[in-house]
Formats: sequence, structure tokens, C-alpha cells
Amino acid sequence: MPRRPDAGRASSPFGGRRVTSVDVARLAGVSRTTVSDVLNDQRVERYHPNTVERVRNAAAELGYVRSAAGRALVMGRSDFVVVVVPHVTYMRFQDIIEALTSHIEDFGFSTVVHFKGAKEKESPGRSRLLNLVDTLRPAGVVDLGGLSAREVAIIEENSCPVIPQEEPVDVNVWIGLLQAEHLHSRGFTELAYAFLSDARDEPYGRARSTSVADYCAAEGLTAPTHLHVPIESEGAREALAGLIEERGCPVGVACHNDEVAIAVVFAAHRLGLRVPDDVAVIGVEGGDLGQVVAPRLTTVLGDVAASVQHVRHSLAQTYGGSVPPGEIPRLEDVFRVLSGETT
Amino acid sequence: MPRRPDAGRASSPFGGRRVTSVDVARLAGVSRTTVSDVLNDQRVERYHPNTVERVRNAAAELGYVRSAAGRALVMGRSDFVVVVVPHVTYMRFQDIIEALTSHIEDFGFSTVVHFKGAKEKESPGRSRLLNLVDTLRPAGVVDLGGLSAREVAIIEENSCPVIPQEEPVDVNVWIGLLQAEHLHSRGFTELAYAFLSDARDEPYGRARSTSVADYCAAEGLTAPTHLHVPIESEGAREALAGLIEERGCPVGVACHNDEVAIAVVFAAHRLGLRVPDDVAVIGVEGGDLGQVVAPRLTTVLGDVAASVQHVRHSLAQTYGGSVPPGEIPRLEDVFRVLSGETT
DNA sequence: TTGTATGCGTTATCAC
DNA sequence: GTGATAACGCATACAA
Repeated sequence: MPRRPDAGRASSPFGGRRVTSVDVARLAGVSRTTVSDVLNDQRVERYHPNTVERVRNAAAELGYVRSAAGRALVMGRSDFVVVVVPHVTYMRFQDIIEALTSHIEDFGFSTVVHFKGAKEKESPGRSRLLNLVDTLRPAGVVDLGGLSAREVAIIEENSCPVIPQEEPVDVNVWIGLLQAEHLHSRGFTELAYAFLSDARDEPYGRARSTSVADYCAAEGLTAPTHLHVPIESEGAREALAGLIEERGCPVGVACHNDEVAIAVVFAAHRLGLRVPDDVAVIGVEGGDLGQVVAPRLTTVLGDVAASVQHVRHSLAQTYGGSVPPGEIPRLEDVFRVLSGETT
Repeated sequence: MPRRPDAGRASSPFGGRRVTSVDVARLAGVSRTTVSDVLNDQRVERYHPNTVERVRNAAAELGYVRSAAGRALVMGRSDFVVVVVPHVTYMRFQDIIEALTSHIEDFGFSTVVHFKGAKEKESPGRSRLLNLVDTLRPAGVVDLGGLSAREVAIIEENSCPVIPQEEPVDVNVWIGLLQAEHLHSRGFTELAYAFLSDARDEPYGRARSTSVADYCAAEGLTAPTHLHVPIESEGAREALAGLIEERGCPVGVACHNDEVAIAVVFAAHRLGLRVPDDVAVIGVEGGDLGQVVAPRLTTVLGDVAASVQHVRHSLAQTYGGSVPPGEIPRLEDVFRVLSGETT
């Protein structure tokens, strides 16, 4: 008669016997089924209030916590939601994560964050993310921008819903438009779009620069020059010098984010150009640092809370109807130009 | 006769039947045991090379991935390592995560990142993290600084080993010392330590400021003034003004990180003070932004790769001996002062 | 060297 | 209303 495969457990120096639903059932004097039902708030009305109370007390007393493993095994999926972060630097990153976590928690799920590696871009077969999804079998994947279409397809195929951070096209078109409009309204007719040179394949940058280009076309302006700016003095200076050589002054630069914007601003300083008279700069994000440097950055400020609302929507649509979806904010209310000293 | 509890599965619109080890076994014409052994690289030498090959091919062909749930259930713990990130902003954050992920991967584990919430500081009973650990039962927890002593105790009690980012005391004492020494070597005798005011309870700040204080005491300098700097123009200006009022000029400010340093530098500008003549500033981290602004920041540059080496050590100590631990670098080699234009 | 049986903790189904 | 049981996928002890 085979013995319990305790060897594996025992070899672990930690992990003293865990409290299981059986323990709770025993202490409460009921069956595991009852425990399961009560603790999951299912069919609670069918049990005597007394019983429910006893079970809850027993669970609390023993410090019982459902095993994700057991639950995941029988459910076919876990209670985790994976938030995938691209390799580009977000300045207000923690704020976004926190907002997402809060929403995800409302649905009874736990949040885990996955960072896409730098060179994980388009690895052949199984990226780290795909492996994570396969093993963790999460309830959902929130895409902050790092997922390729292929990965999204694979994951949605037979794993779980993929929730994009927001309608990428609309949002980025809107942001680019805001930037271009603002620069134009300040009297700049020569525009450029500054990509973060470090990022291989900006998921956002493309849409935004296109949007700037569309605006220029519509307004009869010369098409915007593209430049790739590294977050590093020399490189940034060179990139800007190239732009000036091509377009002259004054020129307005719409930047991919605040970091790029800061790099451009100080590159201008180093080139002896005046900001904003010779070079006007507008970023995106509204991070703290952009507002603390001199000159204070003009930027497109995003409302973090609003921008994650639709994640709650997607979650509500797929899972629990008990959680009120909340208003889905209009684009105009989520983003606005924060006027600084660089335009 | 109870039927398979497929309802739960079926209710899920996704999650088509998963490939299990049984499928692999069938295709390879062997037993589940063999599959398990081969795919875990255990007892491989006991099987016919042919068999091993067949199993591997079958697994690859079917795209078989071990179920984390099944494995965790029987092992008593999962193959995930949780990296806990405190709510303070790291500038070179993604680099650190990537380095850690790479090491963790070498041990066959997957990395998931957990962000400590802002107000999750010392919540009463079950913090999000504790809940995550209880349900996920990770192979380890890497603490980047957000864990309270209580949490560490609870987790180590009966869950898994907690790996601190590095010996916190030594490292932070060293960093503080480097900052103080550098400022002093530049001729500054009036020193101050600038905390990030936003962070409630800096795990690092305390040790560093104490170290600066110790240096001052040892060198016969006045004890350093403590100031709390927000990443925001007005607040930073006020904080610095207070310092100047108390200590006069010139004064050297050791900052908690590059963000704080940048805030101090531009606060000085706004107060009409010269940097570094009136106010000298040194940060910590060596992030990109500090080197792109003008004046270029003097900072304590950390070697990311080296600073995560000991995580590999801890992992090797607890798990696999097959992975070479790698050199554990000396403190002197990990951190050095990067001279900029602010001292 | 391979197969068989068992149990990990949870949930769903059905009998009581 | 409540309890017994099978099954999820995997890893192991033991028999063959």
C-alpha cells in the first residue's frame, strides 16, 4: 500500500501543516461541503444562520485560508489576474498598479505583476509571459502595452480574457492630438515627434506620432519630423541637433513621455537654444519630476483612476455581475494639457 | 454516482481542455510516472535514452506545460517567487526586476511582482501580501524593502524563506558614508540628509541618515540636519529654505535618492542659490534622468547586477545545489560615487 | 525499468 | 438543509 508522498513536503524546511477546510469542518462540526459553500458565500441561505456563524468563526479562529492550488485545480483557473508591464518606463507607474489592484481586488482576485523582459520582445516559442499564463492559469490578463498581437491571440485562444489598458488607438490618437493642438495653439508650425530611442517597438508611440502627423496634414503644416531620443545627454543633444538642422527654429516637439521631454529640454539648453522660444516641448504623463525641474514641463496629464475604469468594466462583463461597473469616463475627461514653462 | 464537476469549467467561456501528463504519456507510450520523471530531470539515467527522447518529443509536440496547481498541491508549495516592491519610487526599478527575474529563472522558478500599497503599511490582520503568500505558497519571497519585521516573521514562520534585497544595514550604512565622505571631501562641513517626505517609513533612509550622522560625529562636524523633501516645487523650496535658514551656506545635502536630489537642486535654483557653491547635492541610484538634467547630478551609483547576487546565493542555499552561486561582490565594488555637477 | 495506486485541498453532484 | 464522494493534475512509494 503506497504511503503518502510526504517526502516532498517534509524535505521543505518550512511549511508546517496547513489549515485545511477539513480542520474548519471538524471544529465547526459540519462537512467540508458546508464549509466550502459558506466561505464562498454560495447557497448560504440554505443553511441555518447558526451553522453559518459557526463555520465563519471556526475559519477565523484557525486562520484558514483557501488553497489557491486546490481551488485552481478543480476550477480550471486561478484567482489571479496578471498585469503585464511593458519594458518602457512609466513615471506614474505605481499609481496605475495601485488603481488596478484595487479594482481587481473588488472581484475577489489577487493581482500579480509581470514585467516583460527587455529582449523578450518577440522570442520564438514560449515567452516568460506565456509560460506564466500556462502555469498560473489566471482569471485574466491586463495588458499595459507590452503584448504582441500574437501573444494576445495565443492567450485568448484557450486561457483567459486579455484586457487592454484602454482602447489603445483612441487614447493614443487623442494624446497625440492634444500635443499637436497645444503646440500649434502656441504658434508653433514646425512640429516633431520624439520617440524614446531605447524602446524597441513603442506600442503607443506609433499611434501618437501618426496622430500628430494627421493633425499637421489637416492643418496644412509640414509633416512632423521623427526623432529618437535616448535618456542620456550626448545622445539627446545629437538627436535634437539633427532636428534643428532639418527644421530650424522655432520648432515644437511632442514627446513620447515626460522623460523624453526632460531629455529634450536639457538638450536644448546644452545646444544654447531657448525653451520655449526656440524649442517648445510637451510630454505625456504628468509625473512628479517633470513638475519639479526648471523649466517646469508642459505635459499631457492623465487621470489614472479614470484610465483604469474600463478594466473594471471588462472584469464585470466576464465575471461577477454583483460589482457595479462604474462610469466609463469620456476621453476628454481623462486627459488634459498641463501647462508648464516649456511651451 | 457523482459526475465530474465540469460545470465550473464549462461555465468558463475559455479554457479548452488542457494538455495533461496523461496525454503526453499516451502519445509517448509510457506511464505518467515516466513522464513526470523525465520532464523534471529526475532519474533520467534510469530510462532508455529512447524513452526519454520520446517523452520529450511528445511533450513538445503537444505543447505540454505542467499545471502549477497540480504541482503546487502535491508539493506543498508553488514554483513562484514573489518579489515585494515597497511604495517608494526606484528609478532603476525595471533593471533590478529584470536581474532578479533572471536569477530566479535559473532555479526553475517564475517571478511575480507584488507592489505594496501606499496605505497597506501596517494594516491590521491580513495584508494583501500575506494573503498572496498564503494562497500562492511561493518558493520564496524577495524583499526589496517593503516588509515589516512582523510580516517577515509571519511569512518565515510556516510559509517560505524571505530573502532581503541585501544586508540592509551594511549597504545603507555604506551608502550614507559614501555620500558624507564625498561632500566632506569637496569641502562641505555643514551637512544635511534629505528624506523623501512622501514615504511614510523609509526602510533605507533611517540607516543612511544615521550613517551620515555617525560620519559627522567622527569627523567633528555638526550633526546633519534632517529635511523632508516632497517631489514638488513648492514643498521642496520650503524644505530647502528651512535648511538654509538653520545652517546657512554653503551646505551639503545627502539625498535619499535621485528624485529627491533633483528636487533639491531645482529648489536651490528657485531660491537663487548656486549649485554647488551654495548648495551641494548628492543622490543615490544613478538613474538616467539624473544624468540628463543640468546640472548633471552627483550620485551614488549602484551596480544592479552585483546587488542582486546574494539573492542567487540565498536561493542556491535553500534549493538546488546544481546552480553555481556566483561571486558575492564586496560592498566597495557595488557602489561608487558618480561625480556630476552638483558637488 | 515501468506501471499502479494514493493523496494533496477544493468544488460540484447527488443521495439522504 | 446536510453529508458523502468523485474528480481536477501531479509526484511519489512501492510492486511488478
